[in-house]
Amino acid sequence: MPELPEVETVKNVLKKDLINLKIKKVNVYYKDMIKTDYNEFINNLVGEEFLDIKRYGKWLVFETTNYCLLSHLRMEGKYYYTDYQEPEKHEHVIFELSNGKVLRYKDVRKFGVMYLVKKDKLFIDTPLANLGYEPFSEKLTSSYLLDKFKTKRLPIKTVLLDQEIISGLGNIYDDEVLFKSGISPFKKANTLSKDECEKIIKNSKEILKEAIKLGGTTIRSYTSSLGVSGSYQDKLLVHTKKVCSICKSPIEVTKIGGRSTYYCKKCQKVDL
DNA sequence: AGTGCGACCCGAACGC
DNA sequence: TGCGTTCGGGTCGCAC
Repeated sequence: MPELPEVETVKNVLKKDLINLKIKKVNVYYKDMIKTDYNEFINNLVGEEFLDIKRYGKWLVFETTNYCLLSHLRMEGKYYYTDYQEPEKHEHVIFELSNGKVLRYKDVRKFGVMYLVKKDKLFIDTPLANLGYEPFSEKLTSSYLLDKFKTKRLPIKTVLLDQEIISGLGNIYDDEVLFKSGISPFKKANTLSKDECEKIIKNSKEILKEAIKLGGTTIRSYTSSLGVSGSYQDKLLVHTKKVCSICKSPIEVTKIGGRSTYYCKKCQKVDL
């Protein structure tokens, strides 16, 4: 389930392989995942060269000569860079490259999406247009968060998943950040203190940094995915856990905003 | 504007 | 054993 650290890892791995390669042909086997004009997608990339790969929040952006290819892996999207071969089951896009190899996109649940836009339109009318600050951005301050939170009466757990506030946190790291910050996931976002916002920022940075170092988290790996098998799952303190690592009480599992949420009743109280 | 929820998918896990 | 049902994960679109 790629969150920021997983996407960062994919980016770094692909970057080693793809830079300076040209696209010879684009094959799409599941049209619905292309969210911009289909014909432009398969035609306009031909002859383009991969110049750079970037990450914005959980979005992967391939920069080519004239275009930006935006790719969101959602939960199970994976890229494989291999010798030429026919598409396997669940592979929806295959880029044939100038060196005879292929870049293959596989996504069992078909949740991933791709956009193709002109380079200078990357932030105009695209999913990147309203992305919030990255946890690592120096612009992410407690006053920024307090300002964003003041109109939100939803649980902080839900609000931290809002990519327009902080970009990059998903369900797993959300739980980890709140646990480490000693904040109840149920606490209404507009009741958080400046101090609590500081903790969220500090712990987001720490947790994501460590997760990137370890190549991300692999929880339900149906298949091992090239370049995306991390080991941060061994560092998780609350998500998927049965017992609190601090006080040893049982970890609660519940649903908040439709998302499975792990927390410690004793260490994460609503009012401290 | 903020909130709530179904839709999108399909294999694994679960229940009987 | 074999069947049917539920679940999950991020984001969008829609209704209130």
